[in-house]
Amino acid sequence: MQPETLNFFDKVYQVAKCIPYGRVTSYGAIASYLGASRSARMVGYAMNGSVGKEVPAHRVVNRKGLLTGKHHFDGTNLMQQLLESEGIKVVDNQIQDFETVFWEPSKEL
DNA sequence: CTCTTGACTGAGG
DNA sequence: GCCTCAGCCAAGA
Repeated sequence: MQPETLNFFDKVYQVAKCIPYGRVTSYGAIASYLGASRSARMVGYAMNGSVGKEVPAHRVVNRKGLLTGKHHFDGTNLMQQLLESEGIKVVDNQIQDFETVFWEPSKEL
């Protein structure tokens, strides 16, 4: 990892790209891993440029496991469909068994 | 430099 | 358990 050579956004992309298949994480978890636990909002904001960056933004949700960022995707249920395609159950924008599929970078990365 | 915005989070009612 | 308020921080205008 090249720390200062990468911007905050880039760091977020790096971590997001490392999210394993069938797993999800929260903005706060990523922010905390980057040492910016108070910048969880920035993490989501950074995901705006996730398109074309190999960043599985659909695997990143808020701390409640809620697909808050689904509105930033193409349609309305695209994000949910992607998660379900990975074996993650999603009901009403809410990830089921969130704790089970949760992936903490500081622990597993 | 100042102000606004935002895919968040935690605390309080 | 749900709703509201406030704090936080970085980037863009």
